[in-house]
Parts: sequence; structure tokens; C-alpha cells
Amino acid sequence: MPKHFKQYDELDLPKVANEVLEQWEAEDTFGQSLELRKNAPPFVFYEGPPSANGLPGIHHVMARAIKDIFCRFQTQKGKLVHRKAGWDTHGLPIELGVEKELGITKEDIGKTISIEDYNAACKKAVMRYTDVWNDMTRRIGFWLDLEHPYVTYQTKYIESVWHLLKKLYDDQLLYKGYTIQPYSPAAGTGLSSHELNQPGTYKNVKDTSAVAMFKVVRDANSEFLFTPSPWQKGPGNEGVFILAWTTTPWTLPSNTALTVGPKLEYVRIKSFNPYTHEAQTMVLAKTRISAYFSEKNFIDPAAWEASADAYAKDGKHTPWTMDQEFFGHQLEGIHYEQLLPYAQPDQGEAFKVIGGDFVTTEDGTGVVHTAPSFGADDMRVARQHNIGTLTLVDLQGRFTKEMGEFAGKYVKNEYYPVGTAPEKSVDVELSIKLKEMGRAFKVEKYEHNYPHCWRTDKPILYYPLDSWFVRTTAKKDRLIALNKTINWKPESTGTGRFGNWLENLQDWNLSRSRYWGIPLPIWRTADRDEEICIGSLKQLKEEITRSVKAGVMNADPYADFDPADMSDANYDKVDLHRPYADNIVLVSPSGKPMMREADLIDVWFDSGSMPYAQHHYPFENKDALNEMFPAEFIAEGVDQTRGWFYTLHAISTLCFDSVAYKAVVSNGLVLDKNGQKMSKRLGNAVDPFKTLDEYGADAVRWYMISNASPWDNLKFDAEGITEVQRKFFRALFNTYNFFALYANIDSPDLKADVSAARTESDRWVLSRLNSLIKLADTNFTDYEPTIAARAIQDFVVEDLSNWYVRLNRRRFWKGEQGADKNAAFQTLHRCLEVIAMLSAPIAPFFSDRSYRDLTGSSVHLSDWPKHDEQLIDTELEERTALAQKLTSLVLSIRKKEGHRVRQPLQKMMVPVTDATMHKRLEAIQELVLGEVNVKELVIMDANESKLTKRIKPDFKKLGARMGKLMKSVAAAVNAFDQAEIAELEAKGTMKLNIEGQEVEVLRDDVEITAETIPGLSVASDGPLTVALDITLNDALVQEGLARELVSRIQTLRKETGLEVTDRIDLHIRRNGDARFEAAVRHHAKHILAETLAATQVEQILVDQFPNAGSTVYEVALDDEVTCALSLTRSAN
RNA sequence: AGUCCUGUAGCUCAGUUGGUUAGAGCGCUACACUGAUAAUGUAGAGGUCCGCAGUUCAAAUCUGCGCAGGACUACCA
Repeated sequence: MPKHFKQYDELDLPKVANEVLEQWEAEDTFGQSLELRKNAPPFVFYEGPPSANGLPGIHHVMARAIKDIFCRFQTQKGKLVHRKAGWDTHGLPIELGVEKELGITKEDIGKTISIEDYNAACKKAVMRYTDVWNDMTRRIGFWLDLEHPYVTYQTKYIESVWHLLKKLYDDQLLYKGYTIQPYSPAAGTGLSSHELNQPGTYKNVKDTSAVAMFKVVRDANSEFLFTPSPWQKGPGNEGVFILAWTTTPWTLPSNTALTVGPKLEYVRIKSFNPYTHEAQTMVLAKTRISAYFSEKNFIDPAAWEASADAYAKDGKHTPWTMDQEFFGHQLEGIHYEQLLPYAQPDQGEAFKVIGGDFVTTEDGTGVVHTAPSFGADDMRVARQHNIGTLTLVDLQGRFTKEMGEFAGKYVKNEYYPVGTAPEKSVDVELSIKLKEMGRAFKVEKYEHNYPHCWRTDKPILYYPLDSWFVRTTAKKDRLIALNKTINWKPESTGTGRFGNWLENLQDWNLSRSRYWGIPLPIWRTADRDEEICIGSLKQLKEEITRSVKAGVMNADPYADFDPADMSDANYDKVDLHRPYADNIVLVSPSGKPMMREADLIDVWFDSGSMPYAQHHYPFENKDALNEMFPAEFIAEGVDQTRGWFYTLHAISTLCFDSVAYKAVVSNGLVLDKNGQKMSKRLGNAVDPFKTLDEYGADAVRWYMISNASPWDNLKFDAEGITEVQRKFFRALFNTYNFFALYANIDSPDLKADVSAARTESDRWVLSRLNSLIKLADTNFTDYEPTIAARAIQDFVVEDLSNWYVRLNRRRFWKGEQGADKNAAFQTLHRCLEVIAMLSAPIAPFFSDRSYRDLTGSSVHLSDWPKHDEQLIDTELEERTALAQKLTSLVLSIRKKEGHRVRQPLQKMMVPVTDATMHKRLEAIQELVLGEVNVKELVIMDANESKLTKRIKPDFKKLGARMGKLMKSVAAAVNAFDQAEIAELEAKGTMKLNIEGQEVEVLRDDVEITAETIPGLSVASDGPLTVALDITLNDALVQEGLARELVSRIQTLRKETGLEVTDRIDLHIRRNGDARFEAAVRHHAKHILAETLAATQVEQILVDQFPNAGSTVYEVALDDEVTCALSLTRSAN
């Protein structure tokens, strides 16, 4: 422990942070903290890799602070917490950035720029801002091993990923399938959902929409639609049609099914075709009738024939009627005639009505035209029902040759080269054709939001493409079950957003037709009969060797590489990216060449593999899996729920049947102070570096954590940081400085046993402190840093600074060395030391400085304090709370009556109704009297006094028993007069007649308080009432004057620049005011002692000042009394 | 469109199993204090607890339907 405690002139948090940071780096405090716990049980933490091709923002300060908090806390709790940094290096954003920089487009790759050069540029670009990131990480105090990060483009990392893919492959969890993906025919490439979410891709466009009529095949399934009806020309003659709407008529030739909602209601309707004016019978959803038929044209079925004959067949006031209602599931299984029979699906069933939950009745007819080739929902539902597909559009976006007169036409006019588009789009032509066929019910322009390719600006198609998938659906139950064991903060994200996502799980589309990413390690023969999945470099080498031997490859490109050598130098000899991986041609068991499947894998698989790949598992650290997996804790933005949180979970479940993390904190966004999202465009983004420079990391972190729970969005307002600085840090700083100041003067014994000397307030503040330790421990353990931060802050500001120090300050500087003084110093020292430890996770710099100043060592090497249940005294805490309330009440009366606190008053009275209260008041009596400057406290027994009493029903207790009668009972109780209150108090029970029922009110059901004390000034707060005797006598007035005088002298001491410990010569000139002079005479000793005056008691009042040259001060003590005095530093 | 989060004083946020007159800090106003002083105390002004309906003796709290802001996912006939 230091002999001398450092004192500071001013609080400069950025400076503290910089100095402490230098100290950490000089001493390698982070390394020491790991070394200290090297044999301790591990607490596994995963750092989610950021992409270093963008600059960090203020939200990263938030995210990284949260991670740091729990890692530091667990270290203090005695765990070994490794924190390996990581970089996410692959993916589309990087490719886009590079293309922009090089001024090229995707089409140039392989033409004007080689894949090799392109990937080299990506590799370079991706680590561009690592220095900035590392700097920010350091500056905010996030302890992370930046020296040995995992990097997803490194060969070792990729090898681990390949191992995982092979594992999935071997378990039949990896397969090639056919899905509908957004596709840009103009650009000739599939688009990721990320690309689809670029700003401006969704545009409002007007397309031709059509309601087509599908003719039902009459059979056992559909017979009910043909039952005779009151309308005479029965449907049997002209058939029954199902109506289905589409905004993309070009998909109608590819229709193979109609989907209805099984639970939706449908109706049979008879009306006229608006184009052919033929009478027709049709089926659509009941709630959609109004979209197509006007209520005023409705005809009762029985009256149909006459009205129908009257119809002018001009498309105006078209009459209609209906007669059957049925559910969608009754329609399932019905077959219909193909609408536009250009081609037939080669497999599966077709032209059947099926059920799908996704069908809505918000627009259209409640029947979905289903072309599985061109819609994701369509494909999914078609698969479930074994419906075949028809893909009558090619990859350029043109109709295929089967399409007869339409063959070769682009399905969207936008795809034609400029100026060559025909006047009528195929949508229009097809609609005309349907009208002519009598199979169109309604054709109109329809405005909707449709995605466009962000590069070519042309509409995208949904198109079936071959992709590799992870069969996550096979493990859906495990994914769900394991998720239930994860501690989600907040819980709702886990059960809600994430849980629902798992419930609706789809297979994971792993394929990306890109260049910069991890290649899929699958090689296939051209006939697709043979394939191999590679799971390690060793295996790859062996296969290459076979290939070379078979003459398929000329030489082994990785000849120098030794699979047994785990050195980085060895691994640097291998690059598995494209085009190198593509250049490898393997040989199949039957001797055929095998080419690599051209796809890369989704970058999300990269980051989801990090628990294993960061340690090059299983090629290295094979037996250490238990020590690095699963994580105890991870944290990222809530936007990662279906990103990293999901991929970690999916890979760990599929490969290891385990969770990847036991607890996850999903943090919210950092918005600007108006609640707007920060963006460069709006210019409201906060620069993290400027913020750190200005306020220091501690204040920024404390503000962020104490202001809102991590998962709530934070409205970032710099004024909030100032407030945190002002309130919390300054209170702590002042308290420490106060301690240091007097500790240095007095050198108290901080080791002595003072347990017997601890005062009531010592024990109180220690009790509060131990309660706080317990609370902070629980909440940090449970990932609730906000609750912990607020509690710590409240303790420091209210309990420690505003109460304990204020009340006890004179113990630190008055009187002799001894047990009492030591007790005070030890208590304060302990509080400051513990606060440093509790706040260390959140404010790592200031707490470290403070802890080092107090103890000489780093707080981050300390053990988390254990709370001592013995020291927690709730009765004492309640008693003190009572004292605080009482004090506040008395001060409020003084204020009301105009008596300043320095004027002593004779007595205060508190009526009590029970023994506990009585005992408490006795215990706090002295404390309160000193605090409010009153001579005596009279505790009055409310039962014996003439106090007016007030009665209030306790709604909670009484309500539970009274139920419906509560209102009346409460009214009756409130109406009690003094006699009735007395009776209830005496008997403990009272019978009442309420609404004809007899009810019993018990003493415990009500709260009885003494309300007023006649003739005295009174204040009350809830059940607590206090009365103050405000009459003054000469003695009180004199004492008040003496105190005023002391106060003036103290001010003068300070103003004239005297040190706290300087002694003075003090003289006061007689002013002829009898009361004043009497006051000085009677209280001379007190005045001299308080002001550290060396003057003799009898010399204090003088007619003339002894030192002719000394400055004379005129001071006013109140409105009437003024005096002159002189004070100089004493030679003694 | 779906899922989830948020909505309480001018601002930032508490508010327990439903219980009387909904709280704190900041800010504002007034006064006090002046050896903790960029602090502190007391008092005051400031509320449609987002809205509507329901359950209940009793709703900020529970339920339903909406509204607004936000996030993610999807993009649909």
C-alpha cells in the first residue's frame, strides 16, 4: 500500500486513459492477467470477426465495450479468458469495393483482369483498415489478442472449414439442389439477397396483370362443383373455372399448379366473361368477391335466369350470383386443363390444385398461379406435392423454342437492346391471347414494388439455379432443442426472432457464384457420376498425386508443401483460392477427370466456423476442443441473429451436436440523439475517435452501459457523457481526493483492527457496499451490466459521497489519531477500493488508476471482492433510510418557516405507532439531530397523544379479501372518524355492513398515521410525520450567531488562500451588539476550535486589532448584525 | 408481408406477483447552502403512461385490435 496517496488537481479522463494505456503496454498487464489465471478454469469467449474493409463507427465502441466487460469481469472472478481477435475477409462487400476502386465490373473478371489479380486486389483491400480498427480497440480498452488474430483467408483457416464441409458431406448433409434465386438475365448472374437489398433496387413499376381462368376437369374430386343449382343453365354445360391472378403473365405457360389456402373460404359464382360475354361459372375466395363483382349487381340465384337474359352483354352492370361456399382444402386434388399447352413437365404431377399456408386474400383471387420455376414459394409448395416444373425461359430471359410464336422473345421488354423492344410485351400479347381464348377474366395494369438488378437497373427474374445446400432441415429438431438451452439476452430474441426462424427453417444455400471466397472443396466428373469432397490438405495432396500419376495433371502445384508441418511458413506455400483451386483436376476411381464445382461458399459459413478454424482444429489442438468450445459467451449486434448467431449454431449442431455458445448478448443499435439511424448520408454519424479524445473511454463506456440495456437501442447524446463525467466520475474523483488529502496529512493506520471502533455510519456504508458487491456480482454474471452500473453509480453519488463523506468528514480531519479515525479512513479506503474493483469491467482505465493509487497494484489483476453477508445489516440500512427521510422533512420545514440550518432549534417531535419505529428513531437520533441542527428529538406515542389520525385502506391486502366490495369498503374506511379509528386500533378488528353483507376489517388491512400536531409546524411523507418546534430563545440565537461567524471565518480562510491545516490568529472587534458579543463570549472556544485559531479565548474580542497592518474584514452575519474581524496566519 | 424490439415529464430512463395521489436524474423556475463548490439541499412548474376495446372490485402493468419508430427476414400470386 502506498505511503503517500497521489492527489490530483483536476479530473481529466482522456489523460488518465492515455496514461493507463501506456502503463498497460509497458507492463503487458493484459498478458499478466492471462498469466495469473493460466491454471484457472477457462471462460470461453468468441470474438465475432469484423470486416476490416470499412471503418469502425461509434456502435463498434458499444459492441466492443460489452464484450470487454464480461471478459474482464470473469477474469476478476478467477477465470482464464482468452480473447483472440479475428478478421472476416471474404464476401461481396469486399468484391464490390474492389470493383469500384478498379473501375471494373463483374464481366471484366477473367477478361480484362485475371481472377488471380482480382483476388490479389481483394486480399489487399480487405485488411486496409486493420490499423484503424486495432487503434480503436486499444483506445477503448478492449483487451483482445490483436497480435495473433484469425484471418478467414488464411490457408489454415480454410483447411478447417473444408474439414467441416467434409464432415457434413460424409453425413449426407451437403447436397446439390435446385432452387429459385434472384437472377439478372441482363448481367447473367444470380444475385444475393444482399445485392437485392442495395438501396434503390426495389422500384414501383406498372406491369400488366391478368386473372386467368383454369378449367376444372370433372371427376370424383371436383364433382361437388358441378352439382345442379337454382341457376338453370347449370355449370355442367359450360364448365367451371378457377380464377388465379398474376402480375407476371409470362409465367403462365410454365404454370403447373394452383395453390389455395386450406383454411380459406371459397365460393362458386356465376357471371359473365367481360371480354366474351359468355356466362361462366367460376371459383374464387369469398373475401375477394368485392374486388371483382359489385354488390349492387348481385342477383339472387333463384332469380338468375330472368335477370341474366336481361343483361345487355356490354360489360356494364354485369350481373352475378353465387351459391356454394367451401374451404380451400376441399379444392385440393382437383385437376384442371393446362392453360397454355406449349410444353409438358417431364416429371412429377401437374395441373392440380394444392394447398399452401402462404396464400393470402389481400389481393388477387385467393388462388395462386403456381409456376415452380419462377417463385420460391411456388417451388417449395410444388416440391411438397410432387408437382413438376416447366422452365420455358432461358438464362438470357427469352422464351425457349417450345414456346411457338413466342419463342425467342424476351419476357420483359427491358431486356431488349435499346430501341429494339416490340410495342407489345409478351405479357400484353399473352393477355390478348387469353382474352381471345375466353380464359381471361380481368386484365389491367398493376402497380407494385419489384426488385431490379442494382447493376443493370433492369428487373430481375426469379429463376431456378443449381446450388449446394446444407441440409439443416434434417437437424431442425436438434437446432430447436439446443437453442432452448442458450441464455439469450434478451430472452425474446432467442424465443422470438431466432426461435421462429428455426421453426421455419430452410436448407442453407451455400453456393455463391463469385471469386473471392472459400472454394467449395468438391470435385466432380463431367457426367456427375463420381465426385469427391476434400477435407484436408493431406487428402488433397494424395489426390493430386494420384491425378499426376494418372496423367490428368502435369505436376503437383503444392509440391513444396508438407502436410505434417504445421508451421506458418509451410502453410504459406499453399493458396486455396480461385483460380488455384480451379486449376486442380483430380482423377476419379474409374479414371475420369474431376473438375471442381465452380461455386464458392457463403461467407457466413466462414465466420460460423471460427470456433474450430481459429485454432486450426482438428489439424492442430485436436484434443483441446473442450477448452475452446462451446463458448460461455458471445456478443454482437442484434442484426447478427440470423447471421453469425445462426451460422455458429447451425454448424455446431450439425457437426458436433452441441450449442456453440451458452450465452449470447445481442446488442441494439446506436442511434443519434434524435433516434435516427446514423449514416454518412445524413451526416449524423459520430466519430468514435473524436468522442474518445474528448471524453475518454471510461466516460463513453459508462454512459453507454448505464444509459440503456445493451439490447435496447441507444440514443447517443454527448451531453449524456458529460453528465456521467460530472456526476459519477467527479463524485468518485472528489471522494478519492478527499481521502488522499487527509490520509497524507494524518497517515492513519489502515491495517489496525478497528472492528470495535466502527460507527453506525461506518457499518451502514459497509453494509450498503456489501449489498452492492452482491448485486453487481449477480448482474454481471447474468449479463445485466446496466443494472450493475446504475447501482454502482447510485452508491457512489448518493451513499458514499452525499451521505457518508458529508456526515463523517470531520472525523477525518478533527481530533487525535486513534481508533475512530482509523475506522473512518479504513472504511472509506475499503469503499473506494471495492468501487474500483466493481467498476473495473466498465471503466477499465479510471478504475485501474484509482486502484493503483489506493493499493499499488492493478485492479485487473485483482480478485473480485466477496461480499460478506455478516456485514449486511438490512435493519441498519432501513434505519438510515428513515434518518434520511426525516432529515429531508425537517429541512423542508425549516425552509418553509425561514429558519436556516445554522440556526439551532430546540426540539423536533415524531409520533410513532409501533415499537420498531421507536427503536429505530432512538438509534438514529443523534445522526438526525446533528444533521438538521436541532437539540432534542421527542418520540411521541401516537396512541397516547392527542394527535389527529388518518386512516387509509391497504388496497393490496384488503382488495384480495374484499373482491367486488372493495370500492365500498374503501369508502367506508376512509370515512372513519377519530373514535372509529381508535376503536379499530384498540380491538384490532371492526365489523362493517357493506351492501348488506357483513365484512371484517383488520388492523393490518389499514394504515393508520398521525397526521397533524396542533400548534407546530409539520411535514409528512407517507406514514412518517415530523413536527418542529420553531420557537427561539436567547441561547439558541446566540449559538446561531456563533455558527454564522464560524462560517464567515471559514470562507475568509479559503478566500485568503490559507491551507486547510494552517492555524490562524483571530480577533473580533466589539460592535456594541449585546447578543452578538454574548454569542462570541459563550461560544469562543467553539469558534476558535472550528477555525483552527491559536488565539487565546480571552483575546478573541478586542476593541482594537493588535496588528495594526492586518487586513480587517467586515462581515454581515444576518440582516441586523455586522462585525469586523482580522485573521492572519499564525506563527505557531 | 412476417417475426421481434421500443413507446411513461422538454430529454434519458425506473416502475416488483395488477393495488391508494405514477417516480428518479438532467433541463427549467425560485430559495437556501458556501472548507465536497463545475458540488449540495428544499420547493415549484412539467404526464392522454401512444390510441381504442376487453378482462378485473382495481390496468402504466394482463389480453385483443390498431398507430408510430426501429431491426431482421422475405418479396409473393
